[in-house]
Amino acid sequence: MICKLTKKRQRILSIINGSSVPLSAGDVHALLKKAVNLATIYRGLHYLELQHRIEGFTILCTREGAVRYYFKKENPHLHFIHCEVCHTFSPFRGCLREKLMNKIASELDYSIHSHVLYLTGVCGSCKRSN
Amino acid sequence: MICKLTKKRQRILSIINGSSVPLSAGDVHALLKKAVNLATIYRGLHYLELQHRIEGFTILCTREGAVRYYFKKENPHLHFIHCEVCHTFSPFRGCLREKLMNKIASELDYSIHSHVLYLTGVCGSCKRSN
DNA sequence: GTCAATTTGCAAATCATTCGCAAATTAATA
DNA sequence: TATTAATTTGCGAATGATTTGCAAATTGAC
Repeated sequence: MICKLTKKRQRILSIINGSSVPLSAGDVHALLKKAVNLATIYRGLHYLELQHRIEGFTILCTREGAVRYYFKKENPHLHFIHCEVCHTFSPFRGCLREKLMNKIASELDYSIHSHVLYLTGVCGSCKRSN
Repeated sequence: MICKLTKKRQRILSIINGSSVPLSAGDVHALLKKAVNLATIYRGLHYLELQHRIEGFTILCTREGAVRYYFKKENPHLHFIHCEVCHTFSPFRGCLREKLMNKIASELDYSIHSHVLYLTGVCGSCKRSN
């Protein structure tokens, strides 16, 4: 009975892997045209994150409130900056994992499982159209 | 009519500034012995964050769910690592603001307002008591 | 003190997320 | 390919942190 990466979970994974920006459970639901139940999407995203097939972070934004977003796993690690005006995400390169690892190793007796980093600000076009 | 930093908000600020770890609205409420209404604490924390007197991040943890935590503003900037087993936070030094600024400046046309960074892992004593 | 503006307490509402359970699907086996 | 036990799914209801509406209390300016 090892039937874990089911068809529906594969569809969810494809959606995440096909997106250049982080997606919420509701986003995935909409992109799948509601062919998959929302609760199933939540469970699928949990499963995929637990399997380390996707990554996620929870952000509080003025328009959406507190929502968890998921994005594809890449190497080097992706991070995002969120525009406070138009509420879009842009990826940026430059993962700091190694520096963080060194910091922690020298300062604290922890084993690191994940690091969450995102920025907020105002994107170029919102700056200009202000 | 500029009566913004009221006594209750000052009490909230004192609680945050007096803590070495991030606190949720509920934590502040408990520490104030429920002398201040929970809704007032939520509003106070919003106000203080908007005034850049405190900082915050929203984290999803297996025990508490998605909760927003607030912590004191320091220079250099504080960040935290969260133990997935005992659910405590530990501060660590080594803010990456400057490196991030340089990254963004060279890659994207954004102005950065804030950066959220936290780590998750397992702390030393939980590693050993496993 | 008076007054207009702001803040607070209370209870109800909100909303992303989770959960219970029966039906459907899956994978292993005969 | 039928059987079966385990897992997953859909649906609706529940959860729980956070927000909101409104009347009462507090604030700062005069």
